[in-house]
Amino acid sequence: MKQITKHNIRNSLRRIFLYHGLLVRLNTMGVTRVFSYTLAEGAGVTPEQVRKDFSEYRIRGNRRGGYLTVTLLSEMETLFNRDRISNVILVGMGNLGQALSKYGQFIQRGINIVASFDIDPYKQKARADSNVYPPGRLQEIIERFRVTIAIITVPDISAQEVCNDLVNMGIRGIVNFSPVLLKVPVYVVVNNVNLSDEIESVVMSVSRMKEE
Amino acid sequence: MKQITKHNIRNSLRRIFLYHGLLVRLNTMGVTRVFSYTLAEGAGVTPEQVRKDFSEYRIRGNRRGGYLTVTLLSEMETLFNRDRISNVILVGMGNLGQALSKYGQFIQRGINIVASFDIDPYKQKARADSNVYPPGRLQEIIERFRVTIAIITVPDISAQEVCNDLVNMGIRGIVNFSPVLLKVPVYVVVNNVNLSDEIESVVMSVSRMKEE
DNA sequence: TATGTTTTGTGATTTGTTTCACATTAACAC
DNA sequence: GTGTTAATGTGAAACAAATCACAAAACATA
Repeated sequence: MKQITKHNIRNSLRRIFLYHGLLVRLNTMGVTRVFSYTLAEGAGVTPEQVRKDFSEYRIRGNRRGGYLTVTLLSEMETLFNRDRISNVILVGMGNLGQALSKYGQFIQRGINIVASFDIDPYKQKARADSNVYPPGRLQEIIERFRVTIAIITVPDISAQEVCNDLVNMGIRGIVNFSPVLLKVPVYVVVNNVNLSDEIESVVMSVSRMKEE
Repeated sequence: MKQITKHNIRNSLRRIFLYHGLLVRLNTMGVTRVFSYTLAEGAGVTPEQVRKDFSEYRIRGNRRGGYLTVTLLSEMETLFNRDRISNVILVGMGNLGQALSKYGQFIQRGINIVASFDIDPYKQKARADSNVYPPGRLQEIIERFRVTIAIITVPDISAQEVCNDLVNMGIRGIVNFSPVLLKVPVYVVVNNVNLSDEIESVVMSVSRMKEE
């Protein structure tokens, strides 16, 4: 098989999401100004790390005065392209797919699932109100909504095939919940999320701890 | 607030889960022997990385002969404590909780959700067959099944509180799907999984790529 | 306007992780 | 047996990430 490099997601960016989450909460609590150590404390990192992360993305504060909550939020949100919300599609309406399509957190975070797809005609009919389409309409909807991001929640056997199709139809970012590591061209970003692994790694760490 | 250090999960261990997944598939395909580059190719890493990871966990192969699939699988599975399956509990039966409780991949991987909990009495009744209990019965069930691992899928506001309770009741490993970073004592392992972040980071990487 | 204090911003250093390079070993051919 | 080849296993080197340490800036106060 031809080696296709996966485009990975920067570490510091991951943490900036974390800071953003904290910041949203602080903001609703009426906090107007934060310091690197405020965020560090909440995120479980050092204040230097917070500042380095900001520095890397050209986010700057006020020496002595810290950061204004609203400014910081809007700078992050610009960074996240959150001024306009992100339209994504979801492929595979099994248990996980259905749960994600109803997951309230997403829209609060500017992630809008414009349509879901499944080969099962029953799932298409059963939820006619909830935008579940057959895969045949993928191309049309991707173009209509100018979607570039897809969430894959299909079974492992079909995941790579679905992925290839999506890439051919113009998808440039994929969040993959199926338990296979997808191969994509370099110009496509993939984030492989394996839920079993997430749980197993905790199981393992705990049993190792007991041994020691 | 007192700083409580989070016990993190080793990087190499994460990759070993990946290799394991590949290996299971190769094994069912009838492959009896693998090499470091076989796994490396499938996991998107270098062969040296694979060998280093194995080396770290005292998994050794046969020079020139590579690794026997079944031996490697059983070595990994011993490592994962997979000889006996892991009993876990799930707290919070919202959309995501329900999906996870029905997620077929888990049992295949030796993860057994012995009971689910929710404060909503409707959810307890509605699925009387499916082991949904009120939180009042947590202590009892944790002790009865000797559970040490919990999956948290409650709303963000109650997450830290639920977490504290669980730790007091003897839980030593937590997989947290609520969008807060849980603080736990050093002897507890936490894996914070934020689904919005997983998607957002892809959204962001894609929009950065377009700019360049 | 000068002085002290607080907090940022970032080069320098340390720590951690991945890759390189090659000695070591096992399998096989002859 | 003996030589050749194909793999592992691992110190050393290169690279990446996190922390340290301190200069620069902003503010308060006199």
